[in-house]
Amino acid sequence: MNIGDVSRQSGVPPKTIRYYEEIGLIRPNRSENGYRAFTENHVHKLAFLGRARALGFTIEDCRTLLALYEDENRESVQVKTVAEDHLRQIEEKIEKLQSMRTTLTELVEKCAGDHRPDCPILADLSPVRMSE
Amino acid sequence: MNIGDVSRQSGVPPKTIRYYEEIGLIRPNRSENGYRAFTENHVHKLAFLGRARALGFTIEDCRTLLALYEDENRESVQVKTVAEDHLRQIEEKIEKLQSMRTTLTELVEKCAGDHRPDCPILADLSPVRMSE
DNA sequence: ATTGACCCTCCAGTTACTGGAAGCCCTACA
DNA sequence: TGTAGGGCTTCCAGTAACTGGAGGGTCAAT
Repeated sequence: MNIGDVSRQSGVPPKTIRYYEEIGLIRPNRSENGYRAFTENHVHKLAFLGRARALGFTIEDCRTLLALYEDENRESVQVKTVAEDHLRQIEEKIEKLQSMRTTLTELVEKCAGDHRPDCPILADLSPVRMSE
Repeated sequence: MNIGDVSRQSGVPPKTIRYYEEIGLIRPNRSENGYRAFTENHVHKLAFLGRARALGFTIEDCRTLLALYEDENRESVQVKTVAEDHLRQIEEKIEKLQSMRTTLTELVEKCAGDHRPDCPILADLSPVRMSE
């Protein structure tokens, strides 16, 4: 199978597939013409990667997960640990963003948003009290 | 003022200050010995930048906000627009992350996390049904 | 023979810094 | 006066995960 087919079947862009090969996530063979030659298994792996990436796992997490996926002797606790760590990081990000949202929402509400220069948003960002 | 003092007063690391100069956010003079020479105004600007960055504004947003901050003839609607756009992006990120969290939480709960290889997390990531 | 859709490699750019090497400058202290 | 310590300088490289584009082969059909 050529890269275009694999891309369509897995949903992963050709450029990304080449990149994944470059960093050793997948290892397709080559045809005589130099084209990458993929198998069904590659399609599965790429779909796996696509899904893992969509859940926000880093490439390094993906590498680990893929190895566990292929390891008959894995222990599910290994997978769970990776997922839990990632979940914790996501929760941290959410909290950070929510706190930004709170502040920004307040500021946006306070700002008249008209032709006048006075602006509570700038006033808040500025360490120097503006119109006080 | 040298970069160390400015860093302490503004809370922005020296490396970052140099970077901000490189990309034209601030333009300190130079002393005879080649050291950067900062003023109080630079400290204000850097604190402004630090705060804006903490609220998640991109560097380009910061450039715009800083220009507005210094523009006596600004209209607050210009600032508000930047903030609203940014707020929208934050909300999009939050939603994406929350959806990831939902999925991940479910998967983590379903996974036994023991020494056995069966794992709902991998099963979910995999396009091939595993133990069915 | 040529067109168009593939495929290839390699290079550069993205975001916002951060770390490190090599090397001046300045002050204090023995 | 020599030196030790910080602090300052520049420049280079690396981070994460791709993405775009140039320049150029390959393949199938017309």
